[in-house]
Amino acid sequence: MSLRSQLLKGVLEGCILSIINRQPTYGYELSVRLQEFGLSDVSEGSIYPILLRLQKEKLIEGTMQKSELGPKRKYYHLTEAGKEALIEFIEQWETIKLPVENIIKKEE
Amino acid sequence: MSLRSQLLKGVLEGCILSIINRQPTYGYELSVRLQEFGLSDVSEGSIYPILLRLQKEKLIEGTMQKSELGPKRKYYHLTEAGKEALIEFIEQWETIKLPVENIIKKEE
DNA sequence: GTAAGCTACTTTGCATAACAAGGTAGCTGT
DNA sequence: ACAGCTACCTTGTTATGCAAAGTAGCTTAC
Repeated sequence: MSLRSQLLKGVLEGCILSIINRQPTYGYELSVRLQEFGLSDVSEGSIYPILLRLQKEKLIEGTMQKSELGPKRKYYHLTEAGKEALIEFIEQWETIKLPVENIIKKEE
Repeated sequence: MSLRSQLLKGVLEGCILSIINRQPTYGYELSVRLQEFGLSDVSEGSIYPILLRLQKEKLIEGTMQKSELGPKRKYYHLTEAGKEALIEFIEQWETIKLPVENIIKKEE
C-alpha cells in the first residue's frame, strides 16, 4: 500500500547480491545486515523467496553449514553469472538514479 | 525480464508527479519529457495507466483542452493531496537511496 | 525436563506496477 | 485519400515484495 514498499522493487535483489558478494552469508543474517544499512522493513518473507529465485537462476549457490549455536545455516556465495548480474544492477541503478534526481530536484 | 524495468517500480509514479508539479502537462508530452530526462524506455502503456490511477486517487486532476495542432490534450495538475504525496515520495526516495548506495559502494 | 525465546529456513497467496501490444481517432501535408 | 504524426485508452502478462503461517534446532532459566 505504501509507496515505500514499491520503491524497493528490483532494488532488493541487487542489494542482496551485493551483500553476498562482499562476504558469503545466509538468509537470517541478511535480514540483520539490511536492517543495519537502513532497510528496516525487509521481512524474511521477502528475503528467502529472493534467495531461492537467485539460486534457481544460478546467480548464487548455497551450502548448508553447521552453526555453533542454533540450527544449520545455508551460506550463499555468488557465481560468475551472479557477479555479472551485480555489475549490471549497479549500472542500471546509476542510469535510473540520475534522471530521478534531476526530475525531483527543485530548481532554484 | 530486465532488471532495468524492475528498478522503475514505484519510481515512475513519483517522477510523473514531480514533472506535473513543475508545470501542468499531458500524457504524450510526459513521455517526451521522461525521455529527455534519460528514462528512455518508458512507454505510453506505462504512462496512461499511471495517470488514470493518480486521478482515481485524487492526486491529480485532468481537463481536456484544445490543441492548436492535433487532437485534444488532457492536461493534468496536482491536487493538494498530490503535492503531499510528492513530498512523501521524495522523502522515501532519500531513505531508500542512501542504504542502497552504501550497500553497492565498493570499499577501498 | 520442560517451557520460553531466539535462531533459521520455507511456503502460500495476495497486491501492485510496468509493459507489450493493440486499438481508436484527430489533424496536417502531399 | 493516404501517410504520418499527435494523442489517448485498454487488456493481459509478468515480476516483485510482503504478510502470514508453518517447521524445527538450540539455549537458557526455572
